[in-house]
Amino acid sequence: MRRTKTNVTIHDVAQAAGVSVSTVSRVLNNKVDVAPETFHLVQDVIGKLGYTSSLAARSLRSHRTNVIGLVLFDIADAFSVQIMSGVDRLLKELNLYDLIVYSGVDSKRKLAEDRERRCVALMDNSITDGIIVVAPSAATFANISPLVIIDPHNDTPGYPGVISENHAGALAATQYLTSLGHRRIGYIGGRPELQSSTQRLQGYTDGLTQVGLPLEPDLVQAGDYTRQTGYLNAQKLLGLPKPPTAVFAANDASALGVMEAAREAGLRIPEDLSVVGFDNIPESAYFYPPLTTVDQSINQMGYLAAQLLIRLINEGELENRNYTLPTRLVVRESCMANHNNSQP
Amino acid sequence: MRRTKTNVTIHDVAQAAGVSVSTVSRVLNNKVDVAPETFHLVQDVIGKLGYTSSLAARSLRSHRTNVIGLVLFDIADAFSVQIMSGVDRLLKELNLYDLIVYSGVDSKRKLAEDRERRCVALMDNSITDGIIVVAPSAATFANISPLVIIDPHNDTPGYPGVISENHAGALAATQYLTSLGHRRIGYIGGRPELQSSTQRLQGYTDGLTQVGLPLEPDLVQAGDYTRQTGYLNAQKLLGLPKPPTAVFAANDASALGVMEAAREAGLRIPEDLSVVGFDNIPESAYFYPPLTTVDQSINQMGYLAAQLLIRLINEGELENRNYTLPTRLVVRESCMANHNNSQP
DNA sequence: CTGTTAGCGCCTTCAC
DNA sequence: GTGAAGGCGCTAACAG
Repeated sequence: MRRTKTNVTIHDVAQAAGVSVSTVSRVLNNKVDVAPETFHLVQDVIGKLGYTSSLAARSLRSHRTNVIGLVLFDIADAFSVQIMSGVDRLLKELNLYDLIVYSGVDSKRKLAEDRERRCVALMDNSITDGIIVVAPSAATFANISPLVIIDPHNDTPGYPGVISENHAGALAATQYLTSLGHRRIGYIGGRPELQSSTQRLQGYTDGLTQVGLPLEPDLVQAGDYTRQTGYLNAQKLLGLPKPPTAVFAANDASALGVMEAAREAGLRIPEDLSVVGFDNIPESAYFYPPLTTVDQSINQMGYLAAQLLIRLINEGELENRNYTLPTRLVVRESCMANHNNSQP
Repeated sequence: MRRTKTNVTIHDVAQAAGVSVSTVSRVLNNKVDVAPETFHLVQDVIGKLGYTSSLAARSLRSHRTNVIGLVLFDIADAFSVQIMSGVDRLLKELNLYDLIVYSGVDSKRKLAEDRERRCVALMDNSITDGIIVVAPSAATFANISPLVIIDPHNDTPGYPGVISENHAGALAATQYLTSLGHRRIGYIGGRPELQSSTQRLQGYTDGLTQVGLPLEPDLVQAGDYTRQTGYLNAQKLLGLPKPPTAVFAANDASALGVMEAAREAGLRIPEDLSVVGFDNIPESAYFYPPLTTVDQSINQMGYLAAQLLIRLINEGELENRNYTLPTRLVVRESCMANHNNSQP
């Protein structure tokens, strides 16, 4: 890159202030043992020259940057956004760390894994004191610095993680639907490699079992937590010879896809089809109709993960277990009692 | 930070492969002039040791990181998300740069400015080859590396920028409302320091003038592009002795706030109040009712800004002007002809 | 084709 | 209280 003006370095500051480089460094780091007048003099010069120390150099030397990294599967996803915002919230409270977000979305599983690993490698032991990875496609990372995972991979045992009461939430949603009299309840899954997805499916299954309903393979569609896939698989569900009267989607984005597919098929929600989501992303309250969903405090997950990470950074040790956050059913207007169906 | 395992460096790789450090470096950077066998040997060792080069060190030395930075006013905002996604899209196409996002949201203007400047300083000339700043509170930055601005500050002449046809869009929206017979049209503004905000207000004013309507100060409320403020100021508008029959909000988030305030006041949309937004964020199609709004291809703004930035990085020069993207009215279901009002 | 040398900007001993 | 010297991990000449 062509670079016309050269950056002002600690050296320039030292020269301009007539002191040594190390003195400037001391001032920068608020060390004691600097004469008050020297301190102010240096600060003045720093201000005048508009000097800011180089993250790269600082990091290289001291291995401490006060920056934490966040790796997301898709930066444009509402879930990710809430996580970010929660992490950001803690960091603002602490007012000590800066946040760098790294995006690695890719439709192809394998590419997403590679990208995630690259992100982690790029930050790890370099510009970042620790990393939070959200809903990773990859099970393991070649990391050295502290790492916390939100919504962990099924096969990731080695890191502290933050996860929701997915089973309880999915169970509650399914119970709600059966209590409304629904007997054919479709399910649209999430990314199968994630614990959240596995647990939600189990909650759905158990909810069915509780009222003596069998698990019908036709009614269970795969998914990947995207609206797109929710839409496509809802079409399959609605095209069944005996379509469901309700659909439980593994997250709100999928649920939105379900609603679209239903509307296109000429079905009214909730009169003709009940829909439940999972996540309670802020938008879900503004869907039409407002979506009944399972709330997991996504923002809080980010907040908690950041807390864990910072403990990990400062104390160097932390139990490698999943920290769990509660979920709760939020009833809005996308479900209705089922009348036009068989009572077995 | 306590660090138990020490990181594997280029040195370790060299030693393990029985070559010199510079040879490893050549392999890393795909230089020519490396014997194929040496090349493979080194690559093997790299793989075996799980080595990845340190961004910090690389950056310090070569001033070239292949990372570009994005500074957002609020990372959790739908507009920001679309920008990110657009930037991300170009970078994926190029498959050469990585993206780092930096968030600096703060409700207080002054703090936001400081934070933005800190973000820029942190990345500038250090871990980043160039920076994109979105809707800055600050007018200027102490930057050295290439910088592009999306939705520039009113007083920012010194950088290339990306902006929409805000005036044309706002004019079209206002004309649409007047063509529906509305004569009392409320307006809720955006962040006043931004060009976008200034231009939209002008479009609104001109739209009124075209049909001989005066600008009524009561009908023009300040704003800041947030739902919250949209909500609050819509309440003021609706509480007027002679409330408006339509509200044009400077962005979709504000428009959502307007809808909430209207609903709370017992007004139906569009029967009792027409609402128009600006942005066409994806969610706006799912609002209830679906929002009529002015589309600016936000995603494309990010894409274009990234293109500009990369040209700037590689060619070192670029005209410091605003690159403009078109806008277009998207009619959905939040507006209706005005009957119950005076025909002057 | 490969090794040696010299820093990038900063922080940290260690002297004074 | 302050300066000098060394090195963090890497790349870019320059020799061979």
